[in-house]
Amino acid sequence: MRRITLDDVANLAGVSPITVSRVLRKPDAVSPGLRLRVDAAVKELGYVPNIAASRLASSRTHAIGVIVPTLYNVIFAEYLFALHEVLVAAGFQVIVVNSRYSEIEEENAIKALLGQRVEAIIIAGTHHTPLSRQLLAQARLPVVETFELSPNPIDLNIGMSQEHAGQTATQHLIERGFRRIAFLTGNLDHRAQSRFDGYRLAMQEADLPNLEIIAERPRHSSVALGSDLFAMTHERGDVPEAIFCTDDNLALGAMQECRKRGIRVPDDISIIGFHDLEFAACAAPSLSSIATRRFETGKLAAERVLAALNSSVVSRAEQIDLGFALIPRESTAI
Amino acid sequence: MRRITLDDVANLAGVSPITVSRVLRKPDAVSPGLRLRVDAAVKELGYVPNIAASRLASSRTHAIGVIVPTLYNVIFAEYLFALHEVLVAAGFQVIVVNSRYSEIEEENAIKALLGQRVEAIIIAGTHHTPLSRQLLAQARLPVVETFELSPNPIDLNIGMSQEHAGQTATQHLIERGFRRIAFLTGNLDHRAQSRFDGYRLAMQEADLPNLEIIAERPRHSSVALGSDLFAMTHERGDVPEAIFCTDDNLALGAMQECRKRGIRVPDDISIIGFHDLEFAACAAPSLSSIATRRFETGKLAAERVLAALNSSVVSRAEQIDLGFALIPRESTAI
DNA sequence: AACATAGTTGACAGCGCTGTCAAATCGTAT
DNA sequence: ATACGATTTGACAGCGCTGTCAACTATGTT
Repeated sequence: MRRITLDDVANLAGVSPITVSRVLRKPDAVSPGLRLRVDAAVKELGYVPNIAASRLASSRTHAIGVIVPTLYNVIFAEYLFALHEVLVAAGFQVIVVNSRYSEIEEENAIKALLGQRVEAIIIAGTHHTPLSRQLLAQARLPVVETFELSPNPIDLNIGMSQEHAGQTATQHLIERGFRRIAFLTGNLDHRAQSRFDGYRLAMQEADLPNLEIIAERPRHSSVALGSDLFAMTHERGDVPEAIFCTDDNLALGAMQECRKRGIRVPDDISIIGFHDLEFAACAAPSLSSIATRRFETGKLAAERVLAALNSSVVSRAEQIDLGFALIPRESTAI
Repeated sequence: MRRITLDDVANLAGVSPITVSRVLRKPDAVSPGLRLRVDAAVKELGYVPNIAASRLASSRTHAIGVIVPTLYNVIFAEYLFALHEVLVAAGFQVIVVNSRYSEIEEENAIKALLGQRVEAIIIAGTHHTPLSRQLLAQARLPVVETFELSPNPIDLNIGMSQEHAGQTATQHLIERGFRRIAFLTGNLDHRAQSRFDGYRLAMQEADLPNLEIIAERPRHSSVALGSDLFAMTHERGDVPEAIFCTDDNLALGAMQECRKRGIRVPDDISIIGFHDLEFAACAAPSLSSIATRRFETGKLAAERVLAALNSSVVSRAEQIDLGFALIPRESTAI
């Protein structure tokens, strides 16, 4: 049982294959009479065009590659949501690949996407293997690096200074008068590392000692992990005066563990998170955080890609800082 | 500037194109000498094979289509994560399309995936347009419907009874002795509707009146929406004795709004959620919920698809009930 | 030395569609 | 009735790869 092809439809409708192709792609170029006959034949046979053949023949794929480090994180879900909304509406297919926080897997992902002849690549992060950079640069297609600011962008770069954000969160705690301030994280991917750098910079400037609460083996951020890490710290007996969590989930977990252990937030300990996830505002106490712009990042990246694909002008190496915002709430109130 | 093709590599390496193809796909079938020459040429030219051409020529796409109603929900993020883990490891590409809770968009998504000649389709939900069903049934490829149990599965069906789960949650509240029990949701997609049906069934059996807290216009579940809906209810002055929220996010929002308004959980009001998201266990008070198996659903669906693709035997219409579990916690303790 | 066998390599055609340009058709003005 | 341009339709080749099978080479056997 063969698959139905354009020729089958053409035979049934009594027209040439190219006419069928046109009815499907630019119906206005075909007379109403033929169009109706072709449409009927398409429906009767249940014909679905073979996209691989179309891509091969036309050399346009209408596909955009997106690389994220993980799918297991709301941050990237929001970002992907925004990307999809814009790109799918514009008639593009979004091909999502995850690199699982590995630069080697990222390199493979890039190769796979180039093999698909995607028309643009949107990639979270700015740290890549040399070969990855080379492939992206040579590919002669729009590339957008997101979430961070790169010292040397490949093409377009839309993000924010993770380091500055980390520094700002820490300074907020320092200004509140705390001295024993801990940095809490489950892993140190590049963005967490940059926030950590910001933390250390702020602490150094204030002449304060670093306090680190870092999971022994890398684990992805979660409420449960926040609970665990705080519990461990408490049991070791060295509870700090304030904690900067690299993620709101961790912060929520830490707060809940505090309540369990009779430690009051913010009276006994202050906690600030990161990303301003939607529960932060309505947690009790409400959670201070650094608001980041995941949705806007995705939306803007998608829009810029569309603009680049629609204009023949090759615009290079622009950098857009979407910034962040400190949102002080009850969890760090004095 | 032309793209590099197989022929270019073949010329540089001084072999035939087919040999290059073999080096890339089954290196063992080529002598080491040639293999090295070809590898060198590939590297020198930065050759990346054109997947569209490969798919067209071989009629294997190594692509699996996945349809979810939304990307903006952890539930589906977890499910997609599991699908990816299994399928990518097996050498397949996962093509994700979202239907935005619309059966028409789902139909288009199916057409798009069939056009890509995916080798299987994994689709969340069991309600489809007649044409969707027809396309899926005629496509002669493995189809998995997930998350719900279908009265007439197209092919494989992996899910749980949403209605029974809704009934169980409601009965849990009834057994606690409550009479004024509300059902709270932001929208009524098919799964929420089924839970609602289960709620009404339980209430009817206990001869209790329905109480509905449903957003005026459909909104996706979120902590903020839970707060809003509860606040509205409280301001109208008809706060129930217990609430079954169709989602843990809504439940968390409702709980937090209670705290703000000085209503104690579970003393003044009991709340149960759905899905047992990871914060449920460590919320304060901890949140009762119905645990669902998103990860297992994705994993099993992927494994079954792989099994079906590897065996020539056409196994039809199996149904797997992954069940659910009532997790009573503090938020509904007496 | 002649032959069979396994292991390598290559020639060829074709997967299903679309870009290009030529041919046919139509309506309109002369 | 004729000529003209505009519109509609079709023929052809080719996109880049792989399945198939034939041809060749190296190895071992009698």
